[in-house]
Amino acid sequence: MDPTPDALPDDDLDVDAFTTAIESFNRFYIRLPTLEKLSFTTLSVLDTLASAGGPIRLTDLTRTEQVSQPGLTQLVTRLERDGLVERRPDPSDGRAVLVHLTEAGRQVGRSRHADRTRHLAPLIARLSPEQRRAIAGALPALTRLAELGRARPSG
Amino acid sequence: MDPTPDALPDDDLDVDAFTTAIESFNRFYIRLPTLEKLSFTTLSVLDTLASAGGPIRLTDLTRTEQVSQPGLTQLVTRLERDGLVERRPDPSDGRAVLVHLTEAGRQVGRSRHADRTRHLAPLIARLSPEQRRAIAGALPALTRLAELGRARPSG
DNA sequence: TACCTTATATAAATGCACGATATATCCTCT
DNA sequence: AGAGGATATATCGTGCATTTATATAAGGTA
Repeated sequence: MDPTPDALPDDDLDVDAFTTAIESFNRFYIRLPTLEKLSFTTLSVLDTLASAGGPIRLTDLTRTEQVSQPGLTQLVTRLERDGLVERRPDPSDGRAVLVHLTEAGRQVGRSRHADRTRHLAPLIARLSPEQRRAIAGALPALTRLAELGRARPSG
Repeated sequence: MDPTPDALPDDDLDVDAFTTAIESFNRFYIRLPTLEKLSFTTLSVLDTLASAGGPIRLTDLTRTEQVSQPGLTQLVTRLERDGLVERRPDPSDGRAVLVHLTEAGRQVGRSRHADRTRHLAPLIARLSPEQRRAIAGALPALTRLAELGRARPSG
């Protein structure tokens, strides 16, 4: 079977092992108990708006989120009803709508971040110092990987 | 303000920074294009069954998945219709149903794993050798963290 | 203006989730 | 053994979210 191929030098990264580790981590991470009762798509839209740092046109959101355009229109309507986003006209295009995150909407992301940190902290405390250092050392690379992934989203 | 507290020695792990990095990575990772058209909950159940390595009772699935029991019954019915799981009686309890993953169901997880690996490989190739080593060095700690998290799931 | 394209909204149908409840089996106590 | 209660799953009816198809409105071009 040869489950641990030693063709790779052990200081290099086995992509398959990386995927496995991420899948394992996310299996736990995704199930972190959460306070808000918002759907996956809803949270994804709020997250996209927050990380974009500015308003996004409805049509552009249909590309990053995997929802149909009518579905997104209704989702934005619900979010607007709940005060998490605002629709504003696009000054440069009378047809378009710019979806703005409100302060309350931004707060959702922040509180989820705080919540995750609160749950992760005691677990991280139980790691060895070497393990904590190992993770700390990988953070810049993980962040870089995410940047690379977002740079060319469809390839 | 003080956004970068230097109270921590820089070889230790800032939990907040960790959460931020994971969120950033997952924002990209979650959106990796995927072939299957299965819902989030569906995939979660298949994943749980695969990582359990054996059949699970319907009621036990309602605990790991965040779905009501009737919802899970219907979900399993759909999965069974699609040939991804099988219902079998529990020999030790006539009321219970054991949900077994079929080979086709197992294949869903495998193909998703392969798909992710395929998408990640070219991005990882663009990291520096040091960055790859840093990630490789963090994988055991990440896996351990997931184990710790699964061990005491409710806080 | 007439026409085509793009951006968003509305409508009808479907699907997936839930709560309440029914049915079958297990367990315990007498 | 048999009654009563608890547990496991299934069914029914309802509500919300999402989809496809289509409508409305604005931009762009001849």
